[in-house]
Amino acid sequence: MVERGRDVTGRHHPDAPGSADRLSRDLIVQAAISSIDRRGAQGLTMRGLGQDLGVEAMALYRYVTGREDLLEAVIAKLLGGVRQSLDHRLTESWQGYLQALAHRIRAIATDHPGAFPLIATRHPAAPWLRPPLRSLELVEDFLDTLLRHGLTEGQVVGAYRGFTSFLLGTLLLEVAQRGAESSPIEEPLDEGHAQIPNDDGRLDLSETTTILRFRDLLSEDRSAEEFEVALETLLDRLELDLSQ
Amino acid sequence: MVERGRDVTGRHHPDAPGSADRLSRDLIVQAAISSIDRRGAQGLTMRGLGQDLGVEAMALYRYVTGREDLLEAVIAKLLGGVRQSLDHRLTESWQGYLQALAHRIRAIATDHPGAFPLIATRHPAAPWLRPPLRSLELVEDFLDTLLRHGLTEGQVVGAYRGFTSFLLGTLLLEVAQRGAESSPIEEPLDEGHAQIPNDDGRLDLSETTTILRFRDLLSEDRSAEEFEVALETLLDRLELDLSQ
DNA sequence: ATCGATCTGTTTACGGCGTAAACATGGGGG
DNA sequence: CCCCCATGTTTACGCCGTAAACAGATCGAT
Repeated sequence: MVERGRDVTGRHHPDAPGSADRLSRDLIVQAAISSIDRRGAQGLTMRGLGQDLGVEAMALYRYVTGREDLLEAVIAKLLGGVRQSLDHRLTESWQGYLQALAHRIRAIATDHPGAFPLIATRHPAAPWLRPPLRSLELVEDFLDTLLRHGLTEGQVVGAYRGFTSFLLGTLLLEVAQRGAESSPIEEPLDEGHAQIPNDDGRLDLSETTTILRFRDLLSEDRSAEEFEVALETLLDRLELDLSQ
Repeated sequence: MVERGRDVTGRHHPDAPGSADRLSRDLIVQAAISSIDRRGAQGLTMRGLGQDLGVEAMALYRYVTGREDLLEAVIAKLLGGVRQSLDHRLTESWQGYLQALAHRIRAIATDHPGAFPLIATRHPAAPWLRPPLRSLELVEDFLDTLLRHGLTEGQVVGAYRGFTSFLLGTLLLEVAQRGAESSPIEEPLDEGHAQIPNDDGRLDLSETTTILRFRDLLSEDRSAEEFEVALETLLDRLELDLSQ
């Protein structure tokens, strides 16, 4: 088996102090994110990840209890910086807070389209952890902030439910659409090595004249503007609920 | 290996005319849905499915080109009856049409919580097929119906985007929540056979006082009512867009 | 009735996966 | 100096999807 160090210059000197020559949980998680960005979540493999890091797969198990744990760590890392980046910003109003939070989550989704379905659809650890806000501290901050701005408990949970539902729907569709237009063929990195799905490799549009008419219109990607509009609508609705 | 026929009475006589003794694509898809309902989509295995049907795994490949094709067929079957069940009903208004469609899709989600994430998150075949409306004829019908009721093209695509986003967000969260409350432990049927994810098998709520306060409130499952309210809100918004 | 073709399901096999367990090894504190 | 522990490797097991060769039943044409 060919040597595959993590970089070409990577000697084996015990010195080279800050060098990333040693494995660590954080390094592994980082590499996992990078792998997911390149090959999707399904394409993340313990063996492959080990290879990326110049190490046998089993070495990873010193830092991670298994693939599940790794995926959970990926989610945690992606969501980790969010709260920090929100502190003391436009959070003078709860509207500003929700705006900033929504944009940060959307940034995660667009930066890591392969990872977002993970955040969105993995089994939540508890009923009160609603994707894509799969982080205790994030949810805690969310509830705290809205309470601090004078919303009642009922209004807070209403906002929480509406906000998560909005994020989940729009962002999942956005990353799906981006994926679809970038790779119109069935993604080649399926599990196993199957071939074209069925008798019709290409969709048959001969009977769907209306879809044909709307084809270009539907294929347009106005995700950014739509996100803003939908977010504004949501905030308006919440304000309305609040005032009555 | 013990014989596992598809039913206790299933002999091997060449007669017994109408008996489901023979494999068929539809029978396989049906069994796949049942398996997904019981063990989730990840738990669906060609070998296991064969066993359910009293047959070797490879027998399935006469009717299905592979696992991917089977999953796509599952989606198609679940979405298949929808359009039929909508014809000539409350579709005198486009609002009634959207209401009926939304409820039918929600019924699919609640009847097959393990299958819905499939419908929701599998790579769409085209940018104009937005989950969970992953069916050509359904989308065609959607566009046609709204056009027939006098909406402009722009209004139709706006409604399409808003409607799909709404369904995706609310229903995905609903099935996730149901799954979470029914099995608070990490689902036991992971791939492989890993053990408890990390150092904390149970979430540590010691620092999240607000979440603790909201715990019961957030765990309440008001999905049905919330769905109705959100759907009504969406329709109101669409009507507003229409009138101006 | 016979015979081939065709249709259906089985057997066998391959490569890849996650991961348990035993093993190697090298650097640091007694 | 030596042992021990942390780190990474080897080996192995049981799963998975599926390609390919095979076997047997069924059935139409003769």
